[in-house]
Amino acid sequence: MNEVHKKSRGRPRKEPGDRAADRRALIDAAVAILNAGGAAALTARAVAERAGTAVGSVYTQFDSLEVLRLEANAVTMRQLRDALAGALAACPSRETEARLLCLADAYLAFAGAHHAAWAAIFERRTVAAPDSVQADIAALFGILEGVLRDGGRLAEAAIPVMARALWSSVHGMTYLADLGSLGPLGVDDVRPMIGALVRAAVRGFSAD
Amino acid sequence: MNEVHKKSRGRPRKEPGDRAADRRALIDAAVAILNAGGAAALTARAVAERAGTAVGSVYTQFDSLEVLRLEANAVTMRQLRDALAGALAACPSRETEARLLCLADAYLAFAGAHHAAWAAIFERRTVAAPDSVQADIAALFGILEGVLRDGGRLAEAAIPVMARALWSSVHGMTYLADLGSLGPLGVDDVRPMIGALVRAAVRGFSAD
DNA sequence: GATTTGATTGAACGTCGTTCATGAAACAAG
DNA sequence: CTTGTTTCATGAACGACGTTCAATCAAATC
Repeated sequence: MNEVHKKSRGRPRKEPGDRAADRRALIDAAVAILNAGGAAALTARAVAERAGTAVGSVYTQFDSLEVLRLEANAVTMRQLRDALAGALAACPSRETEARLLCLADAYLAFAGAHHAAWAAIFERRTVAAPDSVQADIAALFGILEGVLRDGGRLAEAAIPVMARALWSSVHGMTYLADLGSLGPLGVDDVRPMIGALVRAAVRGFSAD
Repeated sequence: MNEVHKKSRGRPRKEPGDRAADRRALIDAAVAILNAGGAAALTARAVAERAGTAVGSVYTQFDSLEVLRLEANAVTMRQLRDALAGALAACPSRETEARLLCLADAYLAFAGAHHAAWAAIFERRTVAAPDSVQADIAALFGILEGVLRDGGRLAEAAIPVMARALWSSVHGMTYLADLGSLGPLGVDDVRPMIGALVRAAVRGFSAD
């Protein structure tokens, strides 16, 4: 019955510490860890150590570690959006097919360059993504919708649908190839697959 | 310095126990757990209890829990193959577009009916999938390749590529919708997305 | 019978996400 | 300057996880 753990709690404490600054530090630490070691490396203790806080602070700032992961994913998605927008601006052609392939190439390049953080975005969720994350997702589709609208061959109502269909397709090929689930075809074969599908789809577009 | 844990180890033991039977029992237990609770519920202790073995047996039968998960996924994939083959046999039309949509509908239905086990297939891997799993994957693509070949509008070399592109596309839409990553569009909107993409792609097919 | 071999077992180990009693600061009222 | 009151950083503790391994025994081999 003797209580052994009554030493001394709540000891030395760093200065008041801006709450908002701590929050940013935690998200930044999470992004760095995701980039270095992927979702599996994102532990509460690792994040806290890297951010210079106690483990408990992760839970006063976020409902759970998963919510922190979603916030970090949002940072990655904003980087992705910038990469896609840049690639589209630099795309040499104005043809829809070529512009879609510019975007797809940029997506492939991003997935390769930020592999661990990219993969972390698609870990299954238990909690709903915060609104800010939803907005980041919408911004990504917006880029694609702009290209389809400029093409002028799709009805306005069909554009959001086709934008998500094409995005999901490119993502699906990249993801499954990365998982090793395409059999003999690997990551290097994704580009021809994307090319074949996008070419066929654009040829089949119509505004009827 | 006193060693406290020297009690008595290796106690009552069930009969010799067919090694192969134990292995099947573990895989069956894993499949049941995946279907009931998804990948997160697949713990070594839960699987051992359900299979009637000790935790340690999981590790004499499989290199790691992840390998057991891959074996269980293979069972799910064989169920999926049967579902797809059945749907194709029952498909009322012989047109390529209609047959592809029959397959896509069957995929969607399977993902809905076996949601937890289906999602578990796409958890990221750390170890390579066993050869048997690779064979199960190839069988799935084989169904799709057959449909494309019957269509007669694609060059033979393009068929495996397009089969994987279409498969990945349908998977990508299903997966992202399920994840809640398509913004306002949810699982119920996947069917129109698939329809739009497949229609456009088939129209754009050519054997040149 | 003696010996070797290989499988079974569950306690133990280290790590994980998460909780919570503790107490240090910040603020308000007197 | 006291004296509540509130807020939140802190890290030990908790329960559960994947995995290991000394102990044990059944069967195979000598």
